[in-house]
Amino acid sequence: MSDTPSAPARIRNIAELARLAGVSTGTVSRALADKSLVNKDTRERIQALARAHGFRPNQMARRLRIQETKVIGVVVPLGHEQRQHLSDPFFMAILGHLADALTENGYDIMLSRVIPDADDWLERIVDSGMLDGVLLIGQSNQFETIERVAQWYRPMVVWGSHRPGQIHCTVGVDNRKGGHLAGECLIRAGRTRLAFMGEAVAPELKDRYDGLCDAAAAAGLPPPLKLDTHLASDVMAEDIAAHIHRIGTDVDGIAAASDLIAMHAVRALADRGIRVPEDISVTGFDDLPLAEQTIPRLTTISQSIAVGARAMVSALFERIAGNDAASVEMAPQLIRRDTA
Amino acid sequence: MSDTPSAPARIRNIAELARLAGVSTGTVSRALADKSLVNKDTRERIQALARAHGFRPNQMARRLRIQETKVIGVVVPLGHEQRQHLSDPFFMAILGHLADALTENGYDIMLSRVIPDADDWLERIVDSGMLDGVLLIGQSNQFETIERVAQWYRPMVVWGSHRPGQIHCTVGVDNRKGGHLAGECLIRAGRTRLAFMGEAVAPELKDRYDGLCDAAAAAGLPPPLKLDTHLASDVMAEDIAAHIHRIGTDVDGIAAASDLIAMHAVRALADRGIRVPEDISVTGFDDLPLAEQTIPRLTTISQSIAVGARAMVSALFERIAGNDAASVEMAPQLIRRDTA
DNA sequence: AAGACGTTTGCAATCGATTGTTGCATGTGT
DNA sequence: ACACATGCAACAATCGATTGCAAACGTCTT
Repeated sequence: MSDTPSAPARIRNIAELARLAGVSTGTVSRALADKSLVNKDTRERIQALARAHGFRPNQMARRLRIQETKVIGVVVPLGHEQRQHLSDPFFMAILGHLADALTENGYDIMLSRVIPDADDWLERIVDSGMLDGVLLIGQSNQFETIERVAQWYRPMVVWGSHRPGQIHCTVGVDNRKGGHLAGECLIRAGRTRLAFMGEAVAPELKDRYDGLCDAAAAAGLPPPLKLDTHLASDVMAEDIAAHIHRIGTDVDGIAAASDLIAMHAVRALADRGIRVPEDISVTGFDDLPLAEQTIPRLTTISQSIAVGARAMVSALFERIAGNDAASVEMAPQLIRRDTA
Repeated sequence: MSDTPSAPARIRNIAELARLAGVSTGTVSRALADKSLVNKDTRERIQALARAHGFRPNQMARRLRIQETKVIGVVVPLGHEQRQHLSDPFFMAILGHLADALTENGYDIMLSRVIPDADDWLERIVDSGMLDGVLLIGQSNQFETIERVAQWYRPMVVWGSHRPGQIHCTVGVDNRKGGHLAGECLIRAGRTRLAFMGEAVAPELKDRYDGLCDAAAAAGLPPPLKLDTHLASDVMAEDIAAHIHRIGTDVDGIAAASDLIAMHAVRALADRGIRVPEDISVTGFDDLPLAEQTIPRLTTISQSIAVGARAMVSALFERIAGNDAASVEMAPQLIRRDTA
């Protein structure tokens, strides 16, 4: 009687379990992996023993040996906007879908909110030896860094814009087309004094602005006004309120760079007694689930986030398997609701 | 000339770097850790070499040896609501703040969305050997499981309700009080036919309902109607629309279990031409940043998510350090805006 | 009875780092 | 010139698993 059977001593590693079972560690390892190499009886005996003691092999050690971590890094680079927050609804919506797709495939998720202060931030993540692959949500202003790393690090997929000739694999919508659609929608609504609300540092948003310009040009209108806005939700509200205050009725159509911005804009307009869409038309971008639940419901450009997330994950798996996966550019779609 | 200097061979471990530098692996390890035990010159020489080759030590191996992972698991148990999604704005808001607090302290985040099918889901996470601690967002219907694990696993903090005598450490608001506040607000607005919209399986939400009952009882009103609603955002909208359709004007005050539910309710009421707050009053719960940006702006019960997240993290660090940290119950606050 | 073969199990190397101990040169004091 | 302290780096054990290879055993064939 070596132990109180009612309160079994905690077992810390397979060696202890092996001693308890009177076999070698190798056998325990194989037994717990349910390999047919070990006798069915011993195998089940060891598994029962492990269960009885609540023993589970150390994953860190296993993964070190296996050289495969089953962990994917999901990284949000906040280059141009240090105060932007992970709680941004777009990040979160896409993160939710990524989480679904990854967990379904047996992968865990390591989340990093990175403020790229050191210029090797991405190398540090990619090189940590803890990740089988990396998903970047947004290119921010880190295009060069991403390209540099993509030259030698394959299992990485980025949500964002695809520039001709770029190395890194992106999934995203045709942002320029999206901006164009928004512009057309506003113009069809009879708007002529357009503005873009957002900021054009990240390639994605720049493309949206350019698309809006295309639409304006095609209709013979001057280039839309650019209303720069911080993306951090706390300052965003102030920025937008200030813009609305300043522009008054110089503008009659606002293409917002995101649904969140659009919602804030509608709110700020309401505060000043300006009606949407009667006085001013507003379009969003993203088609977050929320866009349909606001009052008035948001007219917006759909990014089909769920599809995009799946595309990112499957491209990543391709690349992990060693195959090349091309960038995916999805077609944006105008979702006409109440604001434009 | 053994190597092309322009394209240095990739170095995979400290042993290779050691050979390159003509020292032992121990010295390299200490040099990279910047320990004074190795001569300043050699130290800098090795560091320069590492930098030149873009070498970074394997974290998996390091952490295995150190027995400290600097990773915290953030887990959302979806016990009662399999289809609830990570993109739930409340999860995401709190996750954002947790991410801030944890990354500031040098910890990474491992995200798990768990559908507790196997009853040892929490043991599996806690025991993986990959985590220094665990934060649970919500108790779901897993109270017993959490208690069981908390008996032997210390570094765990849970967002949720505190029941007298419970072992696991929670941070949260006094949900019953919150429900009470919501009830009082509705009653002060002259509402007498109250309803609770949500579902009372998770302890947090049950408490909110009980608090609402308290307020009703104190005002001599019958117990509020219970309108069960799925928490998965896709079905939630339908559920709510159905409820609104069914109750018509039998109800004149709705206390929603969350801001998201409240927003959907306001939307569904608007669809049926019922005005908020003229015809029906609605209160939310959480005070998400969005609640202030809706039209009409949401009257809600504040959870001060940011403060709560900080409290969770600091309690967790206490427990990692081996100290006991007591549960925290914050006072909810009524935020009066436009819907009640 | 010897050899061939199949089934189980043990041994020991390995993944890539960290760190206590030991040993070898120096330098210092007398 | 000898004893002793000091600084620096090498050696080897360790973290906790996995896995190729070899050995032990029993069974079957000839």
